[in-house]
Amino acid sequence: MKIIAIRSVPTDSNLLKLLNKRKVLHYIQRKDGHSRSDIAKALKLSKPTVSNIVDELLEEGWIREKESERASSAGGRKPFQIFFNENAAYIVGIDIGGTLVEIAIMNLAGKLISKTAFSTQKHVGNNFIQTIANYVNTLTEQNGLESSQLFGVGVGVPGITDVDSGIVIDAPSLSWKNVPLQSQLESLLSCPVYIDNDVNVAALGEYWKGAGRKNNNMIMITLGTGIGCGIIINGQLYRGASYAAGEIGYMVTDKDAADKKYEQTFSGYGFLDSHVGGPSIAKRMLNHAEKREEKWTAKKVFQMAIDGDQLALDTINDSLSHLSFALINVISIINPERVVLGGGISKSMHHFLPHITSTLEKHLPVQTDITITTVEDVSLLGAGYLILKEHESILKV
Amino acid sequence: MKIIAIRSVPTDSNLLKLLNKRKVLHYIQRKDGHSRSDIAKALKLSKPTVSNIVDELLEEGWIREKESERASSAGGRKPFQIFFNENAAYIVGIDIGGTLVEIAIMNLAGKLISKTAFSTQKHVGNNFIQTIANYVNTLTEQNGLESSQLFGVGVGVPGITDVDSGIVIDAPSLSWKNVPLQSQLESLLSCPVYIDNDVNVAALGEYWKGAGRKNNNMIMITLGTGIGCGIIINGQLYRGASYAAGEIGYMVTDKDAADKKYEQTFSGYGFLDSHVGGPSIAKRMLNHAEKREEKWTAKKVFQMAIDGDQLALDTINDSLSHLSFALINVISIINPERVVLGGGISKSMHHFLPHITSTLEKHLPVQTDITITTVEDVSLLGAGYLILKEHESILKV
DNA sequence: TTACAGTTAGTTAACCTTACTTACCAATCA
DNA sequence: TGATTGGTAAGTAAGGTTAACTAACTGTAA
Repeated sequence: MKIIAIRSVPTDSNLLKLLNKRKVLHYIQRKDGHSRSDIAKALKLSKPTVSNIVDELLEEGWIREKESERASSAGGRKPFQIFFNENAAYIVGIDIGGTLVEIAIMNLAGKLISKTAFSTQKHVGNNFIQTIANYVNTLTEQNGLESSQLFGVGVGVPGITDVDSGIVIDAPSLSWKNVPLQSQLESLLSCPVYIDNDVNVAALGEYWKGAGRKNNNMIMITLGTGIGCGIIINGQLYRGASYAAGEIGYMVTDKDAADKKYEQTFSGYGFLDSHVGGPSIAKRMLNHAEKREEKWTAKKVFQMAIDGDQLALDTINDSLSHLSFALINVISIINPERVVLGGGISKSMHHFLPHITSTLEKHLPVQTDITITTVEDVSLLGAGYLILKEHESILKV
Repeated sequence: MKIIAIRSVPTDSNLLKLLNKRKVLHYIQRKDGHSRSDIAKALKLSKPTVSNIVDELLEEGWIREKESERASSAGGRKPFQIFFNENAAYIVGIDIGGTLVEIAIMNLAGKLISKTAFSTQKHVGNNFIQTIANYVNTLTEQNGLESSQLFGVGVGVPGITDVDSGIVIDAPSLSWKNVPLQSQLESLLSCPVYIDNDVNVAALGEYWKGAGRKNNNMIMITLGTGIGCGIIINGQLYRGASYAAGEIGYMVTDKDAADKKYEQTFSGYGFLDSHVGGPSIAKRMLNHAEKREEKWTAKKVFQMAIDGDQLALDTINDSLSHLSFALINVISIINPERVVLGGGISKSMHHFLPHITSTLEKHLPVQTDITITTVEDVSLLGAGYLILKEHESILKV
């Protein structure tokens, strides 16, 4: 009779190993092509320990090794160079937007492999989550990947999400209330799923691949229908006590206006939303009698302002003035190294950025870099990065 | 000949031990009077491991044990109850204020043992740091303590401090620029010294002993000459990229006023400072011709407003309106569980608090507790807590 | 060309620390 | 006396360390 050993509960004794293993793997990700010896020296681990861990990582496929061409000029054995295997697994990033659901597959280094999309409004309320899962599966197959090669799926959702339970608390544009998106997708896709607010996901993307790459304290402000703000503090997303951190749409930059005129009851829409949001810009143009007939968009107003139309310019300036003071307020509280502006309106903003920064300089003594996002697919990348940030694995960052 | 064993470099193998030891000690701090067995069960450690750690902690004096009176009603051996030794060491908290330097000795549980103070202006610029050290030494002796019993010294400084290097970058009220306070005090007192901004220290005090006790995401706003804000995120002080987080004196709550009238160049004084700071309240009363002759203080204006003076009431209301919108802005960004108001003016504020919270409710959908500090010596306690938070020791929280 | 010293990379062997499991003793209740 | 609970002792496993070793290469001098 064969006695099968019951593996003892993996308690803390494994912790040290995992920590060291993670440390080694992260070092390899950062410094490609170094030897076991280099790693031991840099991480202050003994050579046998590193060798042992490296062997395991090789076995598991996370890394590759290659004999070096040349030894050191001082003599000695040729080292084996060790490289991170960026294609050891693949990540799916999903960005649920108001108009499009975008889905992408990327490798572990965040290199986009393939992308697809479908119309949100056409499918919402009609097996929506199942549709997402189908698109993910199709995309996986089309790229010749097994579902076992998927490391995880990250989703950005336009609404308030309880990240810990994986439930979308409220997403008006999808008519979702308390939808257990994470668990539903997990059972359909049989791989780990993590979800977060779209703004947070965009901030992560910018932190991973964008201007905020090296800024452990950075902020991403998204300008669109409303205004939102993703906060990265000490290299981690900060979500607040009730997942409402960065809801700067509720900010007030004009006491008198807020005291007297503003009597809005909430529907996820605050004072600042109604002063710098895209629709508010369009609406204010409409209110001027002489332009009443036209169908305005924020983009059009921006373009007219750049072209010299005084009314458009006044409108934009007023709106950007509110934005500038909002930035002052955010920066004075958070003191980030960098603020990245993103979202639909941001592309129209380059022309006005100097004006904004000069207002900041007038009111703030601290130096902060303000830039406009340049990253393509920042939300998709950020959604993917969610997996590396949140999923408990050797790759966790 | 006695051979003294050179202890091998404490590498990672000790890490796990330290972690477990810390875990056990924290458990004992939280749950006084439990047995070794209880601890093992609660922390999911084996009984021998806990016994081993407890023995070491007893040896080192951090804990005490006492044989229990009675065993469990189900029978069994009487347990040894284990208690945290709150007097295993003592902490010194120092609050350098504009008028007074306060110094206190407290035990490890934050119970104040003794307190002293001296005039800031009388000693500043004249062996100031040496004077502080002298007062600390005198206080220690007067309480029959050896300097070896001092676990550490925490200092709250009214200015911008580089917490990591221990240098006070700029403290206008002390005329300090780039003063290496930490290293100087350390060499005078020969025990670990940690320094931080006065507002951060107050926030820590409130987090340790005040209303924010159980709020891992809380904010303390201090109202005085200026307005400041200490931020605790995930149970840790957040200081920002350049130690300027929470400098909400620079916030702008009135776009038009800031655009048109406000042309202040900085001297550590921003828009909000000049609208809710104590001196600004006094100054605005002065500007009204009919009251020009009086010598105003913010406290006096508050009292007159409560007593029904219309002019005072208008002044206070305007100022508190700015404060309310500042609170809205802070909360919308940080989404804390609780905001604690402190500082000189806060005591006069109870009467107006309902008005503030009603403004918040009007503009914010999230629920946040707003309270006024009730803790005596909150800054001294916070300064002491700095040691437990920052100093690398078994007690580190 | 060959021998060999010097250097570096990586492995093997012996040992230390720490925590776990199992087994046991101690003390108490009913 | 049996059941139950608190605590200790002995043995084992896991993971890390040092020291010594093998492997492989560079450069120089006979």
